[in-house]
Amino acid sequence: MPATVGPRRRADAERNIARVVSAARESLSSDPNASIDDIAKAAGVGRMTLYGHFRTRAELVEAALADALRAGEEALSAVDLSGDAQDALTRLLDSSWSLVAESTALLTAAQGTLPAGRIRKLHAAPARRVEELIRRGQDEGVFRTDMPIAWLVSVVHYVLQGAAEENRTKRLKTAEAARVVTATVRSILATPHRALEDRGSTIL
Amino acid sequence: MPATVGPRRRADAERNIARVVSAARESLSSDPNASIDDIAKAAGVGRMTLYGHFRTRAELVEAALADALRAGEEALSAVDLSGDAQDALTRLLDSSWSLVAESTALLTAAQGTLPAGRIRKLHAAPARRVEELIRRGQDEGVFRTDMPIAWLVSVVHYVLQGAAEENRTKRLKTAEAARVVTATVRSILATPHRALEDRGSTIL
DNA sequence: CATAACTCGTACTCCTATGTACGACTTCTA
DNA sequence: TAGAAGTCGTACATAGGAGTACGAGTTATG
Repeated sequence: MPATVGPRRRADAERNIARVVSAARESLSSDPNASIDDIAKAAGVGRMTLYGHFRTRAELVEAALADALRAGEEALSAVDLSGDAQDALTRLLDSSWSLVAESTALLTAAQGTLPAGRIRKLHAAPARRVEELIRRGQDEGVFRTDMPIAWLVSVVHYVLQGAAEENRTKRLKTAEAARVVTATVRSILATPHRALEDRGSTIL
Repeated sequence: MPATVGPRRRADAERNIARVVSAARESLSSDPNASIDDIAKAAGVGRMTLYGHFRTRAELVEAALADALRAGEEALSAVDLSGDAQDALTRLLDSSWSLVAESTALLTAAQGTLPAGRIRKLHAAPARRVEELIRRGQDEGVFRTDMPIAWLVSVVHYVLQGAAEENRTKRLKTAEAARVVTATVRSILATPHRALEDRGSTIL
């Protein structure tokens, strides 16, 4: 079934909606507090037109977030996740990096206007992708199993967000950020070596 | 020299300021958008009194943040950082955890009202403590040196914040959060094993 | 080309929060 | 206990954004 079932819309309306959504994505991604007016202007559309399609700010923010997520899904679904789990993860991270970096502000906006649960729901699909990969790595013995998998998934997110933030504030160059993210995440997920966790045993 | 040099204040004024600051800390820590009015009420003080001491919202938020940081410094300075760096870090994290968890919302408030640089400046002291510990661990060969130290410091922060968030949203029990934070940070900081980073070489 | 769908400007109302002005009252403190 | 310092209520000025109402004009579409 189609995403929005609604009554058949006229072609120009459809086009304007698309414009608004993408303007919302852009505007909110650079300023999470962008007003509806700002967004309408950025879309080259009257504020009233916008209200014709999105009754409230929340509705608009949600559409923008959903759109960003959809675009992300599209990009990520192209990533080859076969082979060594560590390497697959690295590839996934390399592709995720810029997407996440671009959308941090948008996420902030969503957190400010959408009910908490709603955001999680929208994030479910991308999160599942990471979760499955981690699970596979665990089965293969490459990834650790001593922490809740939900945490492992989340922490990847937080590291990504953090790197994006450091990058935004010029404390980390873009290239450096990408490198650092993968190295950090690798370390987090890797099965810990005995020697590191309890020194004393000389097993390895 | 004393923190605030200003003209000598009357005892009751001093007391009210303290009340307001601590009310601000509490209110902003549970709702980063708490209004000045809310805070005044929480402090059991008239809004006008509050304005007598803090001319703008930003001034108040800054005072609240500074106070939280000061309290944190106090608690953290009691932590024994001698001995094995990994263990010292664990102790530091155990003590930091609740402090950070309590203040995430406050931090959010600050990010919304204070100029970005101001926050970093206030954070300088606690950040330095972590940085020094990491540096020592590096000297001892226990901590990795393949990433910028500024990133290592930041990522510890992000992990802490993340765990706090997971805890707030009931996805991680408090006890679990503390455990998970230390395990995660240990893995991030530990000198990576060759075998993990590039498989193939059989050096170790 | 008729008409339903859509656009969008102007002009409101509402709301919430910040910050100011005034001034009467209370409480320290010397 | 006088007067300086501080409290704090009421009222107001301001500002910005959200959402509504109206209605004239424009455009897609069958």
